[in-house]
Amino acid sequence: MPELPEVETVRRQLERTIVGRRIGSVDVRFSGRLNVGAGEFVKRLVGRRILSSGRRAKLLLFGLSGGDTLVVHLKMTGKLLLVDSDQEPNRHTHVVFRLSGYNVLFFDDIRKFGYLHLFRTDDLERLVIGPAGYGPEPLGPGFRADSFAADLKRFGRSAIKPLLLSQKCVVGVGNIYSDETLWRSGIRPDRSAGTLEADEVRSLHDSIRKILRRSVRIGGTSVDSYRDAFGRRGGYERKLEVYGREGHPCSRCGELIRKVRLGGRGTHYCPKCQK
DNA sequence: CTTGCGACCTGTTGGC
DNA sequence: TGCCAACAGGTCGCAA
Repeated sequence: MPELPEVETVRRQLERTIVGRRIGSVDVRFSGRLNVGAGEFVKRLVGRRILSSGRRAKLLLFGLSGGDTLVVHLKMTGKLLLVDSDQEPNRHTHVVFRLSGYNVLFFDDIRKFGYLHLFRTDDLERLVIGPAGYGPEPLGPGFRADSFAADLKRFGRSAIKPLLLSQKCVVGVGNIYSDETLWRSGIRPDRSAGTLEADEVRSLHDSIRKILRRSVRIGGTSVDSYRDAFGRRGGYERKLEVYGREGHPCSRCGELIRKVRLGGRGTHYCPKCQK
């Protein structure tokens, strides 16, 4: 569920609330999404201090004293929730972290796609980031219109929307923001990436940066179950132009927004002003 | 190497 | 009202 703006919102909230804290205890209630046994997981975390919070693509990276990094992927329904120490876990709370200073961090995940992985910080690049084959960060200096154009050409036989979702040409864009960025740039989601004109590539590059930056600023999008680290909804759901708006008039041309299935994903677009 | 599709889970919704 | 298929914000592994 969470795409870059939602993951980045959670990261920023935890940056100012849990970084610097010590992990007092860890309660694993469901161990099926850990990469080590529950016993080892607890042993490597208890007593450690949280030194940093980072993000690469949709991965959250918490650097710990002792040389480990906790890698978190929220996938569709995962949540990291900072709650009061008297809050009861629910049936979807898989891990409870008690921190110094009376706060508790819950890892909840209804669908159990999300995971908590522990790696030696020295191994992150070699074992986690590198093998993923990630493209550049959309809000970083490595995302440039000319290299984006070259990357789109390289995978040019794929339709543009599934290619955006693949994280190969740029990371952090998921099902909501792919539909929103393609609408803003007037590009049909099923266009072969290789057929995009130079000005369309520049426009898409610009839309990705502007929409993601704006969404981060207002706390991401809550279409359904997404909540930030304080359990609050995002503000971008009010800005959506096509996602979840099938049957409503396009704000640019008045044509009714259509929903189709593309690459197995629900896809929303304006049949008139997206070419 | 690229592309496409089913699998992984649980919960909700809409149609009959 | 009840049942059941389809769908949900993401990858991942495997086949062609």
